[in-house]
Amino acid sequence: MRRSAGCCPGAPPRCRSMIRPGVWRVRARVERFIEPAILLLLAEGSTHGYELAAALTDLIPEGEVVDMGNLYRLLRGLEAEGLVDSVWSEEVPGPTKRVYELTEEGRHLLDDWSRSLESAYRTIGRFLERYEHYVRTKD
Amino acid sequence: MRRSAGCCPGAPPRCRSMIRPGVWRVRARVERFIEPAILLLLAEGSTHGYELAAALTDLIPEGEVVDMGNLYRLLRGLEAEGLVDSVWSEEVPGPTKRVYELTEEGRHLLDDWSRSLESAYRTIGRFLERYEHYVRTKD
DNA sequence: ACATATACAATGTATTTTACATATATACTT
DNA sequence: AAGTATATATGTAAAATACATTGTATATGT
Repeated sequence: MRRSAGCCPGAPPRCRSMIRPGVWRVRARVERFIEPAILLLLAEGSTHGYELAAALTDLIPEGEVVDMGNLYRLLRGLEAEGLVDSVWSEEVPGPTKRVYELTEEGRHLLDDWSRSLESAYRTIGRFLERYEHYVRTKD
Repeated sequence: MRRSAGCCPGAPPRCRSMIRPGVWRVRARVERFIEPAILLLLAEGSTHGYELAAALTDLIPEGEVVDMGNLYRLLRGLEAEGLVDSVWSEEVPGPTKRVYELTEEGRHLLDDWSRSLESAYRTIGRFLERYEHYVRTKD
């Protein structure tokens, strides 16, 4: 029997936690943001999952870390959709890497993600402006 | 037995769908964005769920609609957390309304959401700048 | 030679969020 | 009397995420 508001009533959602009374740690995050981030990095140059994770730290929010498990799963998913291609590379030393490359399809998706992110950017901007206006004009 | 990439391999995620080959409808959305939107509107003035839904159209992305079911559920959740208070109002004609009011706790959460949204705003901005740089400098 | 650390890839699963469907009751209009 | 708008609410499947765990190859220190 599941509760509408979570496992226990009054439990905070996963995007925030109370660090002390009246002060919250909130994480406003764009759903699936790592996908356009991957597409952009692969557009800049082919690479493999592990290296991608390192490069992603420049694009994801400060302090966040890349979940390797989900990253690999996502990459295989993108490949199943034909948005990226991969080959095993044994040329370089170390464990064999699966090197990913963006397809034409993937390149188009990157463009569409960017347009959508522009829209989200404006939506957040609208909120922030209205919030600041509220703060200025209250009392 | 569940597939890693979803119910059927190669199926697109819920945030995008292909409208024709090479062209996607992508929805970049902030997780739980409706929560800070509700808090801001209630900070501007107490109101009830149905009216809130109308006011929310100014804050949520263009073309999106408010899911009433989830809105009411979310409001009850916020109340269980002590972020909003509610009273039944039968003063006006029509079905009785549950009028919500922001608490001090809720006001603090609004401030923390805003700070987090500023951070998300910058994260998206970084992505867009880097994307535009890539577009300018490719080939 | 051996232990340990790191690079690299992948799977398993519970929880949370969201989309969508459905239920209920009142008031107003025609 | 029927239809529409107002108003609140629950049920549920699918998707996204966090977190845990597994497996293997290579490099490094002793």
